[in-house]
Amino acid sequence: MEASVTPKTARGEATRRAILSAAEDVIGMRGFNDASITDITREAGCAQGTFYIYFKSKDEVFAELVVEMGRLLRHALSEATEAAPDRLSAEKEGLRGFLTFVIAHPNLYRIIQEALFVNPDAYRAYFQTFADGYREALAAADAGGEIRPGDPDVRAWMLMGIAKTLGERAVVWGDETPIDDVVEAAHDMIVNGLKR
Amino acid sequence: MEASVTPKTARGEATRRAILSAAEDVIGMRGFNDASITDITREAGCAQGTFYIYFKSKDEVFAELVVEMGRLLRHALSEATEAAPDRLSAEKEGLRGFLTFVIAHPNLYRIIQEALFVNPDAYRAYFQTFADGYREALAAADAGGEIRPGDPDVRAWMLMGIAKTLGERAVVWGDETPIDDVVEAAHDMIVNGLKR
Amino acid sequence: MEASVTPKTARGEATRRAILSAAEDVIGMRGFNDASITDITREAGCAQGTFYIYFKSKDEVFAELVVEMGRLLRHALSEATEAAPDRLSAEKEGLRGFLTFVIAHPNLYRIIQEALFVNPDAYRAYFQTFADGYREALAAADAGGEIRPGDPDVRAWMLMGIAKTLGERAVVWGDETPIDDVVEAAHDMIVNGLKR
Amino acid sequence: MEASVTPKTARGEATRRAILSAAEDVIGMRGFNDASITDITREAGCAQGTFYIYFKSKDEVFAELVVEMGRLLRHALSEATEAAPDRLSAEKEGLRGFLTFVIAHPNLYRIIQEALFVNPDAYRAYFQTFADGYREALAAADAGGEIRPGDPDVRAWMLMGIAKTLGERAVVWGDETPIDDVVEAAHDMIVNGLKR
DNA sequence: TATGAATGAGAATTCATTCAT
DNA sequence: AATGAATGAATTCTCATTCAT
Repeated sequence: MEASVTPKTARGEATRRAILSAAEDVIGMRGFNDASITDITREAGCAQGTFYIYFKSKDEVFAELVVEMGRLLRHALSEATEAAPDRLSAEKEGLRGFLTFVIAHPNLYRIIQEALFVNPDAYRAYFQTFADGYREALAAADAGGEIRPGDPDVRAWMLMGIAKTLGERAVVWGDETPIDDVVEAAHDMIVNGLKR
Repeated sequence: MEASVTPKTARGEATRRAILSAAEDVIGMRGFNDASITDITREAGCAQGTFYIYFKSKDEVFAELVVEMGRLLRHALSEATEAAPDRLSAEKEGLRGFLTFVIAHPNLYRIIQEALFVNPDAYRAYFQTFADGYREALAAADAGGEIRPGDPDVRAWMLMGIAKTLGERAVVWGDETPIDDVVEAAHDMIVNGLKR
Repeated sequence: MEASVTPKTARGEATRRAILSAAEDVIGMRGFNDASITDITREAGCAQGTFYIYFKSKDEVFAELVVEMGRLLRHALSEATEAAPDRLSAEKEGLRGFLTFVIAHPNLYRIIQEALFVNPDAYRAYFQTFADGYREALAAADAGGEIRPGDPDVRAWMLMGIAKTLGERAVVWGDETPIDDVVEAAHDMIVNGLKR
Repeated sequence: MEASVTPKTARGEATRRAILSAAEDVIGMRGFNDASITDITREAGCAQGTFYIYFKSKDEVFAELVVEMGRLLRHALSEATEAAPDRLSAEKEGLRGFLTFVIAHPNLYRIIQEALFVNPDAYRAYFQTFADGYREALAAADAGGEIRPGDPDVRAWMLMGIAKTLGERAVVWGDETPIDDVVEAAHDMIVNGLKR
């Protein structure tokens, strides 16, 4: 009734990690509903019951996956943009970092998208965090005279939409245009759209 | 396995339509997996078995819904843009038309998004059609010197991403900024991003 | 609630016959359970509801089929054996007649066999009739000194078993040995087994 | 679609056996179509879902039943005939063994017969095995001058037909003539039919 | 006489979750 | 910590049968 334990040994730690990683693979590929606990534990190399030692439910792993992906992505993005001298180049490097990350973790896109149906709250939390950060950055750039004045919230969503869709183009459509070319082409429109 | 009949009477026609419409509502609200056939037929006011007279399976209604939504949206968009004198204003009116449509059919966004998991082929067909149309329009505008030169395919996906995400902001996030304000703000970035 | 009508017009008569014949084909091929009323009426070229004008239920057609096949087979057998001068040649011609009939009506074998599961009473009635006739004929031949003395009931079942199985060998196994060769080979054993 | 596991513990082993045995009883009595999984698991004393741990489908248990019955029967027959000095007495003891077995396992007859409709391949495999063995034995006896020359395949089917039908007479018709009397009466005809 | 739409009980199957070992 | 057997509710789909037209 109240499982979900924090591992106390290295072995337990490893098992938990194996299950989480298997869940990412299996749910990412088959989708939440078609991914059974059996599929996940088979992939993780343990018995069905073991799953419930570390996770309360199927929904719980999913939620944890969403949170973890958010963490990983935020990390990737801040690394990608930390050296950027201004907002517009941060925009460029952020897009490059995002596409690189998404292509390296193709299951990300699917899991995040599916969260809208499986766990709307997690979905909202995930995007809200990005939207907020984006909006603040744009508002600051606006205030600092770096970019044309304009509604920072609408712009934040537009830029997220651009990134998301270009990521999907690569991951779902299998488009193989080199990342740098896509970034170049996209940034041309973005920079002109935003610069003073 | 072999049902799915074309209604031969007005009564049958009406029943089929009632089921399709109920499916749109119920699947749109609860999501594909949580929408049971019982839910759908209860909403449609008929018995469970009746569903299978007109649809081979739950997947089949879903696919039909995706196709129908594509049809409706294409119609709405061509109406919205037909009077536009040039590409950039077509862009503006298209965005306005899209947001108007999506807000009027909030289930659209969910059903289309969920198609990625439920019926990837239908999802691909749906977006491919829009992407192709978009790309051609942008390529023509480029060739005609209406806009800055640039990769029409990347731009097509960017513009679709912008529209999709702004639609989601309204439908999923319940943002109530008036459409015209959103369009104005978004179009500022788009027009500057694309104009010569 | 109480359908099953005797046709009053030539048209009705024809429809009823079409359904019965379609039922023979469809049930014979797919088996009783996999043969749906829809299959039968589609084959008969009428609407589902029409079935219930002439037959009370699916079981009823089946029963009628069994009875009719018994009638046809009895007719075929008595024609085949009427010219036989004695029991042993009646045995031979009866076997030939049986195999000929079964090969011409391959659905017979299946329907009769399936009757054991679908309608055991009809199955019993069918075989009882043949068993009784056979037993009487053998008892008479025994009494008349035509054959070796012996239990006529056991012999009746043995001879029915021989015929049934050779019929199955042709119909189910698709064995194509000419009927006359089979009859010759079988009769050698039968005649020696029974003659004084 | 992907279950069907080999038990890994004694408990699992016992459960699997209980289900298989319940399936034999229930299917044998009610027939394949009228025997529901619920009936089977109720009889086996476990939950519905447990069935699918050990068997992929209702068809799968049925097939396994057919195979197992073949194994049991072959075993019973070879035990019954192993001491027989020649073909004709093997014939006699084989028939006695068969009737004894069938009366002890009355569900055998029904399940095997129903296989023609439920799983024709299993049915064919079952009879083919017996027919082949029979034919070889008769051919050898013929070659060794033990019996009258004659087509061994036709004879094999005749003898199978005799046994099958006499078995049916006991099991389906409830005939209670003592086995030995039936064997005596039948063997009289068989031995005269086959001896030189 | 014929149609075909509608019904709803019933069946097989799946799967997240629990629990004894 | 791990196992894997067991559960049973839930779901999709089928089909004989009824009924209004």
